[in-house]
Amino acid sequence: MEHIHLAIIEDDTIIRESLESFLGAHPAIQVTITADSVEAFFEKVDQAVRPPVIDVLILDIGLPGMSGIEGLRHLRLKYPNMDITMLTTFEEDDKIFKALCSGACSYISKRTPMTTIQEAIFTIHRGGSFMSPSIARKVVQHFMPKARKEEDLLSPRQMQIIEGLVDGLSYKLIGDKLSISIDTVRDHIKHIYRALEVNSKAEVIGKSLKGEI
Amino acid sequence: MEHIHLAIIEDDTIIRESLESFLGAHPAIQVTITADSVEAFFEKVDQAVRPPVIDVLILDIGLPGMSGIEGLRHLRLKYPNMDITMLTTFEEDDKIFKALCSGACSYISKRTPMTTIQEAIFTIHRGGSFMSPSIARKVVQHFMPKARKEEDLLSPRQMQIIEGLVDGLSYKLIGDKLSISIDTVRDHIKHIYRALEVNSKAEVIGKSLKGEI
DNA sequence: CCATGAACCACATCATCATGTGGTAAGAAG
DNA sequence: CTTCTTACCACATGATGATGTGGTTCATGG
Repeated sequence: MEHIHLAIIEDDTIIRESLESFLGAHPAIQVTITADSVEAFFEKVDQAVRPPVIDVLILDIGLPGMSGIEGLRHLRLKYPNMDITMLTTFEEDDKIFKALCSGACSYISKRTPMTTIQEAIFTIHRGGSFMSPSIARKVVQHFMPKARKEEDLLSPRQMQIIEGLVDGLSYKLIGDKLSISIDTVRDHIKHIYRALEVNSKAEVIGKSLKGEI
Repeated sequence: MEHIHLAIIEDDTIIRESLESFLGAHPAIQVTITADSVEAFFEKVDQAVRPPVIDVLILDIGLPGMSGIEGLRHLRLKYPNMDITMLTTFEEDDKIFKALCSGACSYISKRTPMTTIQEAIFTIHRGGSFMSPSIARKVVQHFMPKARKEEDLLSPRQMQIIEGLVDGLSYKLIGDKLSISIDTVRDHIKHIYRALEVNSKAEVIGKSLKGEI
């Protein structure tokens, strides 16, 4: 069986060493590098005779110096194929989403038992993704309809007009596309604004792209 | 310990009965209703003397008649507080996202072992969310940067201007907010348009909301 | 049969936007 | 010291957008 090459960046010495000893004890896992900050990680990597192989990286989110989220971008530049999982105490929405948007593939709470973290490493290496349940819940909530009162508020024709707006078309182009006069387009947009209680193209585009229509 | 009231909608009799007998065998789980289609589910519910309590619903995605995704909306109208988990053989991107957008809180592959499904029920009831690893991976990939060529193309100041545009502010309001002249706002926007190769507010808002900036 | 609402069109007016030209000041990089 | 870049500001012009008023046609449902 192939070894999984694991790296750990975590500033808390106790946690870092626990992870290293527990996970490294598994015959299929080899901890190739550990560091207490992103800066220290790059230093070690750059000083190495040949850069260490890394399949999976465990990255703390609250690090001294460069934060985990900030570090994500730099790490991904150097190791584009590495699977990165965040390890965190806090479950703040914005941090979760910033991390995911910056390329983290998993997000594990620090309250997770070691054996589960170990399973997560294997899951990730298999091309999956492990999310702590409470975090997964926050993620799926971002897909859910927020306050979908504007459900069937708009006619099909109005939806077509909105499509045009979202595509960045001018009133004139929308008119051409739907073979109607520019004044009719204006008319529809007036009604759309009333229905959605907005008063600018920007707001309509925003609502549409956020799935609120 | 409180019972978890479970409902199952699944057309495959073998799978439905396996789920019912295995999950129902757990002392903390009570299967209150099962059906082989969304229509049949509503029929049973409506004919009942008093509507059954349901905490968690396992919903197949490929059903005869009304599909699971279609059924989601109706089910959520009748039971807004019920946690719904999809159960599926297929892992097609669009179905996953449609289900999540329609209000599913979890997504379980049919290849998942019964014991794991059982754990998932408890996780979900605790307010968490269970995603099969391969499905979770697809979900996080939707957050990831696609083809982020416009990476650091824009200065911090330009990003602030874009924030204003996305919020639907006029040039004047953006100027007020950042304490600069409206002409300076215009100037920034000119440069932003060149950098992003667009020529309208709408396109900038679109790119920004799609995470392409 | 009439009210209602969707979709269609026109004309008008003021605000905002897109774009150009031209200029100042400060800091970074050569 | 010069060149670039970023950020700042002004003036000008034509295009586009926001909003109002007024009107027609057609289908739907009390």
